[in-house]
Amino acid sequence: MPELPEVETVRRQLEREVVGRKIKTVEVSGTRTVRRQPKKQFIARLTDAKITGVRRQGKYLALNLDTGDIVYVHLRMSGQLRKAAAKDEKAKHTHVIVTFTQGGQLRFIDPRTFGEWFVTNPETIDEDAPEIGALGFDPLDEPISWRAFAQVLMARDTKLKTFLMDQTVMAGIGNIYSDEILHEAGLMYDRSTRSLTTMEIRRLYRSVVEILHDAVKHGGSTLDDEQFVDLAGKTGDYAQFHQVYARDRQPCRRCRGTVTKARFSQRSTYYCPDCQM
DNA sequence: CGATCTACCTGATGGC
DNA sequence: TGCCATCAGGTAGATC
Repeated sequence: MPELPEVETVRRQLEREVVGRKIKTVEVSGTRTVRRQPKKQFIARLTDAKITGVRRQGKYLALNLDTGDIVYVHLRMSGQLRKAAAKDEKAKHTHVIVTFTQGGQLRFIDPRTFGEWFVTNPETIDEDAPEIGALGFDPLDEPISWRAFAQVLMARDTKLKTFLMDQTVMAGIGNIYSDEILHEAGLMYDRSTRSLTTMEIRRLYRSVVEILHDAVKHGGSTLDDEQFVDLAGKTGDYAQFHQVYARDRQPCRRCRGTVTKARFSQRSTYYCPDCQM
């Protein structure tokens, strides 16, 4: 479900809610959420540790512990983090419950069970989770110059949407925001990276930064299925500003065209055939 | 190196 | 009503 703006929205709230708190107990249900290490080990490394910071790397959340360990959380398609009280009823598909010594809980709800939690540390992370080290730059936290972006782009020979969604190039963009960014930039999803002019590259990068920034400002995108909610269960506002995503057969908000839905790499892709070239 | 497909899951939706 | 197919924000791994 969530892409960079949704994960960043949750990160900012976690910073306020869980930093400085000490973990009293951890409950993990099922075998899917904690799957790259024994559940017992995972629980032991979290128990009694204090959370000292919350970072985001692309779509991953990283909770720093005072033990030197780092807890990584990836929401994948349907994961939700929610703040709760011990007495609150347990929602269906609740797979992790972290209870703090001062009271209060952090819960992980994930119907499709693609989401994942694991604990590692800086010494073993490359072995435990090589995909973290392989992540590309973060367009929100570590924006690069458009010239550096042009270098990165020209080093690849692929289609624009594939390029934007490649987490090893730039981390955090998924299916929704790649479509919105390409529309903002006026570029077709299947254009080759090699075909772009200097002007188009600048425009693409400006759109990446602008769209992600705006989406964060509005608390991310909650679609009609209401799957994305923040720590407090609140929806994000950004979907109302979507120009193309899930707007097929509706008029383009920029030109006289009609938003069209296509299939690209087995994913839905939305674009305006009149203002994207 | 890049493209394409499969698999991992549950749930919502639409057609018949 | 029910049954079946299709689709959903992501990513890793196999194969060509």
